[in-house]
Amino acid sequence: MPRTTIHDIAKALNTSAATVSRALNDHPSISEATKVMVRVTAKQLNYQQNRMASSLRSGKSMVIGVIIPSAEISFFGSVIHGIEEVAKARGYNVLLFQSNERYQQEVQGIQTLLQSNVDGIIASIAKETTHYSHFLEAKRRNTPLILFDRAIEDLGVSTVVIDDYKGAYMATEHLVEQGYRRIAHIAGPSHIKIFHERLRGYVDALSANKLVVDEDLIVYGKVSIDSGRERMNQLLQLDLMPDAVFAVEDFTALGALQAIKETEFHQPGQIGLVGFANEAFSAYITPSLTTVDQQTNIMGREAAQLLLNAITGNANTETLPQKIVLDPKLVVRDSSRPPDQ
Amino acid sequence: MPRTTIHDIAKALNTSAATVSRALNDHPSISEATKVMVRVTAKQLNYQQNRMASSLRSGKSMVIGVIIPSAEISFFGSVIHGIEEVAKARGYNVLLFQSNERYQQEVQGIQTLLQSNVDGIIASIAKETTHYSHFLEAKRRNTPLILFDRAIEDLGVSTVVIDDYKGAYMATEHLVEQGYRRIAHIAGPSHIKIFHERLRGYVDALSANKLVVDEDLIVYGKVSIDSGRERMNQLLQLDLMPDAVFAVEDFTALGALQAIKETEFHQPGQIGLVGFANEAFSAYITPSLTTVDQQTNIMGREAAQLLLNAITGNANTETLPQKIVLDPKLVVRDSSRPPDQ
DNA sequence: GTGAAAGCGCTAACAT
DNA sequence: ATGTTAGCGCTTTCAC
Repeated sequence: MPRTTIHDIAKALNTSAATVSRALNDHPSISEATKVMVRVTAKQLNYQQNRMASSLRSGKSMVIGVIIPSAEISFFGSVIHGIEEVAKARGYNVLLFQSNERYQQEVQGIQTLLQSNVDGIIASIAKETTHYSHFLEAKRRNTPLILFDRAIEDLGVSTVVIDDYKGAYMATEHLVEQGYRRIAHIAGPSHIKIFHERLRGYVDALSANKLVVDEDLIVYGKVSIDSGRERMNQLLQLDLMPDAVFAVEDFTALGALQAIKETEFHQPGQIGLVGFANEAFSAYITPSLTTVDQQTNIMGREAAQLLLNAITGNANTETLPQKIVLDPKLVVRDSSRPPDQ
Repeated sequence: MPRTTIHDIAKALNTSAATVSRALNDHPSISEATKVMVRVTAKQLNYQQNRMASSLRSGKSMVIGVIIPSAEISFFGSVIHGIEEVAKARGYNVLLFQSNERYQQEVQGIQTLLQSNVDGIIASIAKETTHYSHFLEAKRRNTPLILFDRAIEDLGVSTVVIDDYKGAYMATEHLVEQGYRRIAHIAGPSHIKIFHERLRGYVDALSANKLVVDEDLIVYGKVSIDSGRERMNQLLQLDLMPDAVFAVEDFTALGALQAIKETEFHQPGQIGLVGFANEAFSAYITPSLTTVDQQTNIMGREAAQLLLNAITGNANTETLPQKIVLDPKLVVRDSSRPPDQ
C-alpha cells in the first residue's frame, strides 16, 4: 500500500498539489477555508510529509549533524541532550556521528553528514586529531559549523567552550585557600588546548598565591582512570610529596583517589584532591569529589542556538565567528576538605 | 558555487548520468575501464553524492532512527554506542530522538522518523508510556522496528532484552549465599515489565531458598536516587529491619546506600546491598556496588543487527518477531560482603 | 556495455 | 487565492 501524497489530497479535494503544499506549510496566500479543508483531509488520509522530497526540492533538510567522540562519556551525552532539546523545539532533527576519538572516523563523519545534506554541524574534536582541514570542507559547502569544548579557533568557526583557564585557576586557588601548599597537577596532553589551558590556570593560580611552581609536581597523563592512578603513584614516590592534587579531569582524579586509598595516607585530610568536569560519578564516590562543573547542558543549548542562528540568519550579513565562553562553577565537596593539623 | 553532480561527471567524460551512477554504485554491467575513469573524475571534481536525491528515488535512506528516553543516562549512551558501531559498519547513519520519558514526545519521535524515511527504528519505551499504538504506525508503513530493554511483546515486534527475572534471581540468591536472611526489595513501577520481572525474580529466589517473602520488605519506589533514599529510610523504620536490600536498579541502590550511611549501621557488614544495571558509578562509589550487568554494548549491537537483517532481509519470507534475551552477569563487589558475626 | 527517458514527492516561479 | 509547469539529483526500467 503506497503512502498518501499531496496529490492524493489534491485529488480528493479537487484542487492542485501546489495548493495542498502551500496550505500545509501555512502559506499566507491560501484562504483559511482551504487550509482547514486540506488539514482535515490530510488527517483523514493519514498523510505524512515526505521530508526527503521536501528537502531535495527546498535545499533544506531540517537536520543538524553532531559529531562527538563517544556517546558513552556522560559529558557528551549531556551536551547532546542540550543540543537535541533546542533543535527539536525549532523543528530540527539530530543526526549523530561518533568518531570514537579517531581522526579517520571524524573525517568520514564530516563527509557523511555533508552528503546527507545536513543544514549545519556541531562537533567536538577527537583526541587523535591534530589537523583540521576536513572541517573546512563544511565551510566550502556553506554548511555552518560550530565546535564545542574541544575546539580550535584558527579555523574561523564559532565555538562554545568553558573558560578552562579560569576553572583550573579556581580549582587550584581553592586548594590553596583550604590550606594546602604543595599542590601537584596531573595534566593532559598539551596539544589539546583545553588541557593546556588548565595547566596554565594551575600555574598562574600558584604564582598569584606566592607558591613556587615545582616542575616535579607536574606530571602528564593520558586522561583516564588508569593513567590517573599511575601518575598519582609516581607523585607518591617523590621525596617531597605533594599535599594536594589538581587533576585535569574527573576520571584522572578518580584514578588518583584509588591510588591514594591504597596507601596509608588519608584522603581527604592528608592529601587534598580536585577534579574537573563534574562527571556524574563525582558526587557519589567517597569521599565525594570537589570538581569544576562544565555546564554541559547549557553548552549544548548554546551550540545549537549558535548553529541555528547561523543557519537561519541572513547569509548576507557577514557574521564573524562568535566565541561563547561559559563560566565554570567550582563544586566544593569532601575531597578538598582542609588538611588535618 | 553549486556542488558537483553526476551530470557534471558525465559531461566531463562525454557519457551519460546513468553510466556514472551505475559506475559509482559498482554496477556489474559497467566495464572496469569506465568505472575507473568515473571514479577518478569524481575525485577530481570533488563529487559528493547527494543522499537525499538517492533516497528519494530508491526509497532507501540508509538511516536508522533511534528513540531513547535520554542520552544522559549512561545506559542509553552505551547502547547507542553499540548501535552506531554496527550501523556505521554497514553504511547506515543514526538519527537520534529523545523522548525525555514523555509519551507525547515518543509519539512525535516515531512520526518524525517515519517522515524522514528512516529504513528502520530502534526504540526503548518511555516511563510514561502505557499504550503503544504509535509503534504500530511503523509496522503499517512497513518500517522495521526493534525494541530494546523497555520492551513490550504483544506488539509482535522483535525485541532485545536481558533476562531481568534471572538477573534479579541471581542478585537475590547471591545475598542469601552471603548469609543474609531478611532481604528487602526496593521495587520499581510494576506496569513496566522489566521492573515487574525483577520483583518476580526476587520473590522466587527467596522461596527457592526457603526464606519467607515478607510483604513489609517489599517497597515501591520511583527509580531514582531520592526515591531510593526515601524507601530505604522507610525500611529502616521497621521493627524487624532487613539485613540486606536488593534495589531495582543502581540509582535506587545509591540512594539506599546514602540513607544507610546516615545511620549508625554499617554497609557492608550489617546491611548487604545489591543494585541492577552496572551504571558507571557503581564501580567507583564506596563501598563499590554489587550489581547486575546488562550488557549494554551487546544489547545495542544485537538490536542493530536484528534491525539491519529485517531491513535487508527477504521481505517475502514472513519472519516471525524474534526475541533476543541476553544473559545478565552478576558483578560482585564490596556492598554485598558477608555480614559481620 | 551504455544511453534516453521517466519519475520519486515535493516546492517555487510564473501565471491567471 | 489558486493552478500550471518545471525541476531538485538521483536511480532505473527499457531500449539498443
